[in-house]
Amino acid sequence: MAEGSAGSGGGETLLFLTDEQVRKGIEAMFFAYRGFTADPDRILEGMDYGRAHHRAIHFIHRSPGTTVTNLLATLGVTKQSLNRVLRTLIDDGLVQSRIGGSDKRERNLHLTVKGADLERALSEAQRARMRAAYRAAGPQAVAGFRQVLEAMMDPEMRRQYQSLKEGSP
Amino acid sequence: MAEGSAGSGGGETLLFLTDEQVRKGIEAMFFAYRGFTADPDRILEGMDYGRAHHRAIHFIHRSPGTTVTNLLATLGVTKQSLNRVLRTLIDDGLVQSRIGGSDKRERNLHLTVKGADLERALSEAQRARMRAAYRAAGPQAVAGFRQVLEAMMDPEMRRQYQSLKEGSP
DNA sequence: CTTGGAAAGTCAACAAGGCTGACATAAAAT
DNA sequence: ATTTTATGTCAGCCTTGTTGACTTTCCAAG
Repeated sequence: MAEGSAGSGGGETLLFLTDEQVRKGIEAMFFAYRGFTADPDRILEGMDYGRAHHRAIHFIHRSPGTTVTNLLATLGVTKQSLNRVLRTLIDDGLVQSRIGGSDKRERNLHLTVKGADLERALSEAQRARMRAAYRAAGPQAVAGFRQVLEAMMDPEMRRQYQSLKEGSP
Repeated sequence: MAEGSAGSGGGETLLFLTDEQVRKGIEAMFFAYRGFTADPDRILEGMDYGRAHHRAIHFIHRSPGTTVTNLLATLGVTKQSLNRVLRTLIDDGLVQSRIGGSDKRERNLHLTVKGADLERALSEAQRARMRAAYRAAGPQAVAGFRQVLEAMMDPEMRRQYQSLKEGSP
């Protein structure tokens, strides 16, 4: 059924589509994602925050002034779930929620100085590992890495990702 | 502080280590991981199982006869957490726990036929997406993808990963 | 201007899946 | 004989996700 299941009839160029190769990619994703989150998790533990707070902070930093609805779409969680996280960040003075300029129902989200400080700490830790991996693998590998990840996303996520791509000025 | 923070003094070959580039890699990981888990999650929902069950099933399939301690190290969770998952899988007849041959304290874990059926369904869904991404990106990109992910792992996870690499015969 | 719908917030309840700590048993190792 | 290892289990806690119901505020279309 699955094509590329062996050296059946495809030609050598399809050997990378073998079930075995694909399985290894799956395991690589699993183990790598653990490393990916490990450093920020370490920083967060002990504070009252968790991975969910990190994600909110990341995307507010990335798209300052974004709305709640926007953030909901990006994070892919429910309003209630996000609200719990956002509530504590606002109450603790890491995030500021300003009434929208054109549409007053909206709330524009920004990091405060304190919030930006935490963002920097988290981001620096995560980027250090990422940069080390990039350096070890080299520019061509990095290009491939990004290509495969992008192809792996759901179409809607891919749009979200690409709209951040050449990002916020 | 961070090197490669701009076109400061590195030379063009280091442009891929820019903070901006690294941030995009971080976001790619985030969005791609969602896609990565989406299909198995869909299959699992409605059954009494979740992502944790999937992971246990995956690695038992991958290393038939593995012990509990072994699986604990691979999954990186506590004994109590794994036990809850394993308990239901054994009770539901998806996993068989056999007393160890040489060391009778150990339990060797195997999938039953029923367990293997579920493994196949989950794996096929996940591999389909992965294979599509591989095909879209091409063999060279896939090689880069694997290189970067491997470099991103914690050393211990990398050993685990590599010991599965050219896998169980 | 009224009314429908969108954006945001909140309460309550629940589930999955992590965690710690404390114990218990069987078997291996010393 | 004693200690250590592998496994299992009870109890309780936390984070972060979910549904469902309901409110307030405000924009926009009729």
